[in-house]
Amino acid sequence: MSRRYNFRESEQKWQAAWTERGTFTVTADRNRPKYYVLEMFPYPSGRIHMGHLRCYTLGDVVARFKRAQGFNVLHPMGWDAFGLPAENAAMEKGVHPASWTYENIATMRGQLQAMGLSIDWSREFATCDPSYYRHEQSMFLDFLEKDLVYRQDGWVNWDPIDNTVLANEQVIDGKGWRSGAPIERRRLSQWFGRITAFSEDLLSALETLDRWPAKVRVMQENWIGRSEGAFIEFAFTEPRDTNLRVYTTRPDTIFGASFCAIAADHPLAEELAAQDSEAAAFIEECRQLGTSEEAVQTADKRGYDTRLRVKHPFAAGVELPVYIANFVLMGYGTGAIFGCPAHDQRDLDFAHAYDLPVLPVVIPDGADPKTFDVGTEAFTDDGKLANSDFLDGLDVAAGKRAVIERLADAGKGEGATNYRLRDWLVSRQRYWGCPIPVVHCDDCGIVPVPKDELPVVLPDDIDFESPGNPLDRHPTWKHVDCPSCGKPGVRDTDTFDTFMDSSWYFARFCSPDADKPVTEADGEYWLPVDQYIGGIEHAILHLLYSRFFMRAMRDTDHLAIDEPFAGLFTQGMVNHATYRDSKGEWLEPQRVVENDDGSFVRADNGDAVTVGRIEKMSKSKKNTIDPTDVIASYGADTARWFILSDNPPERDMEWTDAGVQGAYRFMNRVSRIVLENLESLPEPGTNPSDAAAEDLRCVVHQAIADVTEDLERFHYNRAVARLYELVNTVSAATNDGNVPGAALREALETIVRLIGPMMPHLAEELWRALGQEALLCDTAWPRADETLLVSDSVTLAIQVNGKLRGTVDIASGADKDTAVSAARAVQNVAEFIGDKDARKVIHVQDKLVNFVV
RNA sequence: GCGGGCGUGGUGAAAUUGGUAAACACAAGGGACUUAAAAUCCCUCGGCCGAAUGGCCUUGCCGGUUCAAGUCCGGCCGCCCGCACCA
Repeated sequence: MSRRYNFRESEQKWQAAWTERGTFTVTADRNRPKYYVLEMFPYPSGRIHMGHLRCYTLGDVVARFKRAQGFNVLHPMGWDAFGLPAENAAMEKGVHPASWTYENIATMRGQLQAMGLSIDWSREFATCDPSYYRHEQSMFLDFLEKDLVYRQDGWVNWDPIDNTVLANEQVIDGKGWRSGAPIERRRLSQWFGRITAFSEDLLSALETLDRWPAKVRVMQENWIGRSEGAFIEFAFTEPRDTNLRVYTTRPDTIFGASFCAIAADHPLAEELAAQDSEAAAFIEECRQLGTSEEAVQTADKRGYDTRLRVKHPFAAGVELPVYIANFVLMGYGTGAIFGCPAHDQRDLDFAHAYDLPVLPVVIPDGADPKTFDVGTEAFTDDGKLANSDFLDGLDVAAGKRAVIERLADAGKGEGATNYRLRDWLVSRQRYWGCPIPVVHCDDCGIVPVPKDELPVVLPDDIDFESPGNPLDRHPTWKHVDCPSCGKPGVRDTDTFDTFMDSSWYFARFCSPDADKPVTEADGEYWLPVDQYIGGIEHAILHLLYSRFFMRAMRDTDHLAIDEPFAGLFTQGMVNHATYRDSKGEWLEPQRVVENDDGSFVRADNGDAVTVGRIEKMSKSKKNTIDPTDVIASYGADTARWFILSDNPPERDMEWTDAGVQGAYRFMNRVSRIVLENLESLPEPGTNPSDAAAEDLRCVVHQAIADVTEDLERFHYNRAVARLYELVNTVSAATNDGNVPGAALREALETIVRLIGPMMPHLAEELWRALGQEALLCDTAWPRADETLLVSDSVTLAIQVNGKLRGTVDIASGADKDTAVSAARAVQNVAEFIGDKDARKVIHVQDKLVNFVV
């Protein structure tokens, strides 16, 4: 007589038990191996969503599994708490960003705790706590001293909706990554992180990150964008202060040069614009064009002839026109190029538009240098150099080397490695962020706030009535005396990009209460993070910034660690079907019902509903399911099990009600199979060895081996399948009866222990029901008995000419002769072979026999 | 354009180094139990042929290597993701 498993009661009970005992509270212990599991911490937007549920479930499986394996597991949680939504809420609802944020944190903390995560909550913090950001300010000052951050005037990305500058990484297809507004170019003085100081290191160290997805490594590699080439100095025909410095990856084509071009934002272009209204108009036109994909693809190559001329570095008497061109970018190389139309498609298009010479200097093998004509398609392959003076006859690679040598000798340039990566713009014109701890003084310039005066705390009394930065118009906050000379100065009223906050939080978790960012002892014990888990959307931004920050911390003597995340797992999104009514309005899934004929209608009025694509859950499409509702109706274990069972965790999954119900049925089934058999079990610890139970025991131990490997390799959907199989097998065995009690106990205990990381509450409940006194959480992971993993017999596949014709069970390890004669004896096989002689017999030990006739 | 990934039943998916394709689950259909429902249990479930042991076909398409190909190679087709006037 068994009661239905009461998940509500059980989940609360065990969560309370773990909290009460401090089960997941950890301290550094040099005598034990550590394992640091971290999921990307959430932004406290209001409520948790399915993406959170998936991410934290995955991380919790890792944490609990590693814990059972004997590791000292650090599994903390915190809040990425600064950011624009808090300010928007302040403007829309009149609540203070701080109270909005902390209220959301309280709500979301409760939701996460209902999931039964094995978190050490004693380490929790929010990045908007002054006790956190004071250390960020302190490290910023350290970086400033080492020239790892700097302030510079220049063209930056301006988001006109969010009223702030953005880093290059936050401009997607010419638009602000959050607001979607077309980005404008503005000339401003801003703070930058000198990430380019580590370009080569960040690139080459990617090779060491062998537990990162290849895709993420490739994305970072492309973003860093290393290229080999040369800088070349072109002297102007009329004397000027500076030469025209260009970057090229094809110095070998220098004799094919027919023009130079500079970007509209190039300092020379700006200088010209001051005297030449036509130039100014063209520059303005270029800026209007924008940088969206569409604009770039459809735009013609256009230029403005500055009437300036430069001298060819090698060909005496050859002069090249200098254009301002719309296809040259200030953000790459030097913002200036030389154009060689024959061997670059853009240069060729430009040459055709402006009637410039096209001189081929790389000739394909077999072509005649005198007659070779590129037509409308630039020739970019390797070939032999021609029409190129001292380069004639060389191939491209040798040509590059020769030109670079000559340039250097003549003082007209040098070989160079160039990176696409730009420095990280870290200041934002926003209130809800970490204040930048410097004072601007007319006499002393930029003066750091003395460390003993940190933190520079945000003022609470702010007004969001008008647009712009509330810190800037605060009546008193920014007015302070210069820490250096004592005269009136002004605080920097910008705050940090919130990616600064998230670039080192993983280190702070190691010593959350220390009076420095992180202590050496804690940092060096726990770091790097052994397994980091999060969405692929941070492949560049957060993951690259954190790698930079770790290096900057190393160079300012905070920690002797380079890479923050030794292992990275990127989980897929949670999708759901979308629905629209007859007017095209989106409908929540709860408002839609399916008819028997498979059509969908509105639940309230029966109107027809169109089923749309299965898409990422989003508020705008109304296809979200609240995890808390699922936990309330079916339990956290059900939600966790479903999210693990559906498909591989790196892939996108579809959330379905049917899937949830399947998981719920399984949870109850496991409960039943244990509780209904309790009476026939001997005491815990009884020796399960019993010849009569050998088959069952083999299955049980094979399951231990398989599930262990699957959990190790993030194959959670397979681990789930293995457990279904095990439960099916044990269930069939108990129905047949005659299972020795000790072996049955072993089987049931194994099921409970293996589901522990995935359905921790149920497992804890059943473990206790099985008469165990310790918590399952404190119980070691089961070990497979090797002797039970090798079975006595195997099923051999028998093929004739490579086609399966039968199978035969024989003793494992049987030799070829035995296997072949057993195979021949199978009737169907014998018929296919007939009276022919096998030309060849392939035997694969314990796998198959193939007769080739 | 460049780079990366993927393509297997009605669906999500399994398939160590090439070695019995479709494990496991969902959905569907049938049955048992029940006054009924829920819950639970049992059976069927890639296609075609066959009463059946079984046979033929089947992993996007075409070709190749091999005793043997979902897996390796070449060429197509389709989808997804990232970057993109990068000199």
